[in-house]
Amino acid sequence: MKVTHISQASVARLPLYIQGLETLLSQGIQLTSSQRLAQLTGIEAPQIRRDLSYLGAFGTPGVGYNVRGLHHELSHYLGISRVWPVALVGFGNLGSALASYDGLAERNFRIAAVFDVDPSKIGTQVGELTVAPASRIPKIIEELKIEIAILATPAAATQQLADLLVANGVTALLNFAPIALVVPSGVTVRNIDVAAEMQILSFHEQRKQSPGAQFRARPAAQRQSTRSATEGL
Amino acid sequence: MKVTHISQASVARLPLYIQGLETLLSQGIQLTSSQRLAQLTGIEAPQIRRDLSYLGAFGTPGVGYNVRGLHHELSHYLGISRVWPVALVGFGNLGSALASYDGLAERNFRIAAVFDVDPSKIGTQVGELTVAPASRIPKIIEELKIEIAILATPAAATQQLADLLVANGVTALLNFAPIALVVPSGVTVRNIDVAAEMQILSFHEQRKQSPGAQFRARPAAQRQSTRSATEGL
DNA sequence: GAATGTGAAAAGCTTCACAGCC
DNA sequence: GGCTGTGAAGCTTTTCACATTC
Repeated sequence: MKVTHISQASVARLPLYIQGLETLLSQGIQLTSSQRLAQLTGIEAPQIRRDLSYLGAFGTPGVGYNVRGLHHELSHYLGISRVWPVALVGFGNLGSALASYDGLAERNFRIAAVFDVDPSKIGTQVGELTVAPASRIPKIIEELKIEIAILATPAAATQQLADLLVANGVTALLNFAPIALVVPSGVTVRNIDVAAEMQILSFHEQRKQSPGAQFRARPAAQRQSTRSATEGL
Repeated sequence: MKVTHISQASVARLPLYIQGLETLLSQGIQLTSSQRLAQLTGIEAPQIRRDLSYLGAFGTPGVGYNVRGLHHELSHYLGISRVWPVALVGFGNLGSALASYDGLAERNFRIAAVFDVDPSKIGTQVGELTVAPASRIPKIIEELKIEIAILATPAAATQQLADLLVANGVTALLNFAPIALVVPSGVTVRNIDVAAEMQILSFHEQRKQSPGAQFRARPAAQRQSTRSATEGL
């Protein structure tokens, strides 16, 4: 195995493979192939083999991949074999939806503290937690050793809250506000912007309607884009 | 101007420029530069100039870009100068948060119908709308000529609902479920997967902690990745 | 025969550097 | 002097094709 380091784009696909492998696990399937994973994830088989080869050789030529083993490797590689305490900042509509989203807990992300600036929300019970005022961020973040925070706050308040979080030790942010956060190097930011995604859809819709446009049809029946991811933004 | 067609990556950045231009508009600023937009969006200035050059030449060398003019051009290009009726499918925690998210209406996306399969949610009032059963998707989608739908449904139900939507004329989907939708070519899908984004963050956190890793520090104080949304998912 | 892992080629995307224009 | 728009270079990512392994 040549030592090449993994690309950003590959890292962004690994969670999809985890997802696919769990589907297979739930069906009691023990052995799989890049071809089968391709069906489950919408990513091309050679791409999958390339991505997985960055982590080392986990498949058996002529046979395939051990589902449980690969799942274990990927979980480890992504850092989700351990539990991460997460701060949720902003308990509006989106924040409260995230607080009750099982998908996070299933991946070992535990919401360990919830903050808001709105006095009317402070004190609200969230499962076993209570919404705390932003003024308590320094103390709680430090006590719980929280490194990852989710920002589900109004755009105007978000940079300031990010600064406060980062000043107290947070080094990874998932930002839902439609603004570009400025953070020191060493802090990782991922953005989720629902309105931006909708605009990308509307761009494509418009192209479908006006026939003179310089855009071609998409590849085939499968997943497109994201990178959520994303990409990009 | 040479006729080159715009890249997917560029399209995904255009909503950021819209956002930045609106910030400038709200400050009454009429003229700007790629440098200033770079500060506001976290994207490098040459990248911005390149992206904008795909739509044609809208700046004035030596002077910059007219804020209102560029905003208008971008809105038009992205198809958001018109109102898009949108179907929201799934009225759980996430769905209801989306229903009351102003960011969509501000970008001319109007939630025109809300559906759910859960009988306990059907009939719920959502502003001026009522949550309708999935069985009414065919009729309502057709009547309202809806092309864009948001899927905020449990993973297990999502593919089936996507099929129903697509069969009735929907050609763009924003999918929040952590599964890879299979759709006919001609249908555009963008995925937002919160848990996947968190896994990407945890990957980076882990790299920061183990010093032997093959990953370097990020560029500088700015936006990274996403692309959210990107991207990818 | 079947499927992985990977060089090598191709495509896509970003950055640089600067000519040209205001 | 300042800033855009863009060739050209450089880098990243994807795709192909096949040697290798089981």
